[in-house]
Amino acid sequence: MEEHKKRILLVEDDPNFGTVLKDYLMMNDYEVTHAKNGMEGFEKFKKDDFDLCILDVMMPYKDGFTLAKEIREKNTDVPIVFLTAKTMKEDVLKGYKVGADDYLNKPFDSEVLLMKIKAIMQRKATETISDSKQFEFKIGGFDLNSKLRFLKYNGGEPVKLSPKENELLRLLALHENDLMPRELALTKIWRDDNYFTSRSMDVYIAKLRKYLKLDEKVEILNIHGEGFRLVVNT
Amino acid sequence: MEEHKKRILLVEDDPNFGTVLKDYLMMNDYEVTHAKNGMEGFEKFKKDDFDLCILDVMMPYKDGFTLAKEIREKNTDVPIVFLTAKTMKEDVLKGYKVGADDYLNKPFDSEVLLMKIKAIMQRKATETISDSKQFEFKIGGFDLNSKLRFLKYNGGEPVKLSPKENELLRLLALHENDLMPRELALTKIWRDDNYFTSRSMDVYIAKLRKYLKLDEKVEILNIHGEGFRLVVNT
DNA sequence: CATTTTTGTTAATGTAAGGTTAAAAGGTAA
DNA sequence: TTACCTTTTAACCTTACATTAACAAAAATG
Repeated sequence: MEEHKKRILLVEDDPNFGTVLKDYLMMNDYEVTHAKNGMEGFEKFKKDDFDLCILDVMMPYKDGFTLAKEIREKNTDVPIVFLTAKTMKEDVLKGYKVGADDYLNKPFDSEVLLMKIKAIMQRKATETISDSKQFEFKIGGFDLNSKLRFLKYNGGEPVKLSPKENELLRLLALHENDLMPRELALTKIWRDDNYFTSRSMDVYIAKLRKYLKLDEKVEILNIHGEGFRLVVNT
Repeated sequence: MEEHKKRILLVEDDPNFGTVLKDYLMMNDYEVTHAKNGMEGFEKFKKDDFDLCILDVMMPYKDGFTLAKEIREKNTDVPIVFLTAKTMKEDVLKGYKVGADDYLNKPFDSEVLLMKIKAIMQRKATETISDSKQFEFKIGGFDLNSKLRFLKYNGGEPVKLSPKENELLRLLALHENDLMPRELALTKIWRDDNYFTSRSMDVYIAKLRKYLKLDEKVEILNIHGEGFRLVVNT
């Protein structure tokens, strides 16, 4: 049934604890890559695709949060779980801000960890499978390559898109002809839903509309109070 | 900005703690329904749509897990967060088995709770509900798409509907040829039943009638003192 | 049949959301 | 540092929406 074993990136500087945890996870049928610090963790992250990252918060050179931020820049979807020595409110809050999926206090029960991992994987499984892999879109006369961040009209010169322009257009394309809820874009792209991020998004919608003017069949419609709709008229 | 405040069902038997928590959540712009025990909790759950359930584990008559199971039978999607007095491994495992989304140990920091709630809501926001065709209605010669909020007559140009127009027409369509009690619409759509909301509803009925004039087989009839009836004559 | 209650309809009003442009603020690399 | 690119914030304007008021008509009441 499963394509491959789930891959976990474990970044933990304590060699004893790290090894024990790695072995335990491997016994439970996960493929584990163990990095001993934040730098190494990021290197390994870039080299491979992981289904989950488990990051120790307290590490020399580069702490878990900084690493998480770097990871988030590369990948907005991969679940991140933090390990922390004790419940520190600041840590927890900071973690959620960076986009943590869960939190574990050391020492923790290994069975609990497994349950949490399972729960998180399940959650992710339901979040539209194709979602992360898709990066080439046809939008009327346009070709969007969201990996290289460019938009081409009828094979002409590609226009370079900024990261935000790109992600927003990609989300719209993913929901072509359908509603792309405002909230969805804000939480997916901006990781926050407030007045200012919302206005910022409107600014980007305006930019995208300008790009898309080349093809009058393509338009971004607003559904008041709900979100936007990228439609391609035939 | 938001169509409506996020609704939380809080089931907590300790009156002091429950009230404080409710007030705190309400201060943070959530709409909170407080049930004092599992039975009441389930009743209220059935009556309304909630965006999140916060359940105390230890309760007389019906504990949080049992309640969670019942809720899951009705609704597989709504996020559930458990409150428990202390970290008990069995509880945590049991909770995740029942499909908990998160776990909180009492006493907990209220800011942490807020962050968790936010995180959970965000997660849910991304799980595009899209699938079901529950949004499309045929009303005589009309097609109502209540997700994209438009009404089309015989495949012509779609007319945009406002949120209230849309919800009202959808409710009528749901009860096609049958009585749609006034009170029902008011509590479902306006979440309040008084003179003014009632008049407001009449205004919307008038608007809908104007749209529906295109097909003389379709009409909205009033049943004096009772409600309205959307009929499609053959 | 006079009176009250409910409903039909249109218009006016106030507020919130969205469109657009420009300036400010952040960030990064030369 | 400058220069450049991206993102956010601000400002101003337009449109969309919901509510309320006002008055007319219909239905119920007694």
